[in-house]
Amino acid sequence: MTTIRAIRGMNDILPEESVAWQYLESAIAAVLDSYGYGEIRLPIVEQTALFRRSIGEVTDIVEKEMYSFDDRNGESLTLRPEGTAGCVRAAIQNSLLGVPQRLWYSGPMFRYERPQKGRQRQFHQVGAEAFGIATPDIDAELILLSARLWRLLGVADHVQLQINSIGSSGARQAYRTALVDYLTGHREALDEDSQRRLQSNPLRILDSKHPGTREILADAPVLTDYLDAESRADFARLGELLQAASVPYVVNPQLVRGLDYYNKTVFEWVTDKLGAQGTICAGGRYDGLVEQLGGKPTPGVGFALGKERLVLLLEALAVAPPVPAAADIYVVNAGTAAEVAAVAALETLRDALPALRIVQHTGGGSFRSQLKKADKSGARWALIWGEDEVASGTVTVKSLREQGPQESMVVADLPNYLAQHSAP
RNA sequence: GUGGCCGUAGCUCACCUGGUAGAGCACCGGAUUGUGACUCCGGAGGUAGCGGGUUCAAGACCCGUCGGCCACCCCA
Repeated sequence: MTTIRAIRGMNDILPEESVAWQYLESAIAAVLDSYGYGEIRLPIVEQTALFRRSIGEVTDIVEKEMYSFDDRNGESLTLRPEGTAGCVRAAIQNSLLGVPQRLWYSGPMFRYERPQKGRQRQFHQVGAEAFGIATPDIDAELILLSARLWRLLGVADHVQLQINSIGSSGARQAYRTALVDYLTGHREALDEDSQRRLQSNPLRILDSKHPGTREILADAPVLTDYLDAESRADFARLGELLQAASVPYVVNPQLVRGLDYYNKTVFEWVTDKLGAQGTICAGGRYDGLVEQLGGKPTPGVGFALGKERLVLLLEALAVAPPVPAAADIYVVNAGTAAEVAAVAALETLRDALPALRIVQHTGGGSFRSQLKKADKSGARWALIWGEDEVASGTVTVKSLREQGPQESMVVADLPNYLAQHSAP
């Protein structure tokens, strides 16, 4: 019988790993909440058209990475490859955009890619989006809250902020023309992918890693020189605000985005600790997207961060919290009478001390084997019920982490005893 | 989609130039009647990813396939 495995690139997150995930998630939720962002929960499946219209027809995501399928009624659906499109769709549909909105969401995204470190087919993002605010102060806010998150998580010293402005669509058109003109003159020296993108998506040539292409790019026209006055001013303002908040950044004129809906400010948080997939958080402004998806013209800006990559970074820097012991108390109970006595007493104990993690031994076995399990569990105490205890209505408390005699007491005294000794 | 490396017990790995599988850890049991850790003794566990080929003989060599990792690409 062939065993069934998980789909390639779709991974289980095991209990020992979920500790770091929960740590990360609670930090993220706390920071977003503290800046006044409200959580929005969105479907994982949307109409395929939503992504085609927002992400862009000629992007790799839409061309070859989406999990699309026909619903039973023949409608084409897609497992969301990113979160912004669905968030915008929901904001429009639920009439949230009459006033400025600060929203965040979290969950799985799906792209059919070749898995490698920091990249899987089901991956998890947290997104934050702000709608209805056209000024760069909101761009700064999003960056500042992400910077706060890095500090809270203890990774701030190992991430770098890169920012750029890709301008209005008009400015980008003008630049695109200039770039294509220039690169066409050096067509032969470009790598194959870049030659292809000369037609399809020339701006993406800017972040090619191919050495020959990089050489050509060194003398290429610079996007910054083509920016419209407003983009230029907003970008300068963003720089001022970041400086005022003491958030260091580098301007990377070659920073572009893979999704078509971005304009003006774009930014990326990168690290050199994760190998090739070093971007842990990226975003930018998308002032045309709401209108493009059928809403009233509404400016927008947001970012997405990759939870897998953050967890990898926490591990690489050893700042994730340690995996706690499986239990505080492990209950040894030998024999059916002991089991009955223990069950009754433990329910009372759980009522009295709900924070205590109590694992009752199940499945039988000798005292010796049960004690071994108790030790393995990492529990601080073993509670022991055997024939003697049942006969006398007592329980034995044995400390597993420090030397000293074990104590017996009447069952009714147990909650008080443990409450008094629970302090670290 | 392309390339490199790699698939042997639950885990980490060994078995050198082909002769029919081993260690450590983990697991289970025991070392005086009801007491863990340390130690000792014993035990269980693998059709060597799968399929084909070469050979008297393949875990070792060859091909294919599936899977893993890393990189390209892409991107969070």
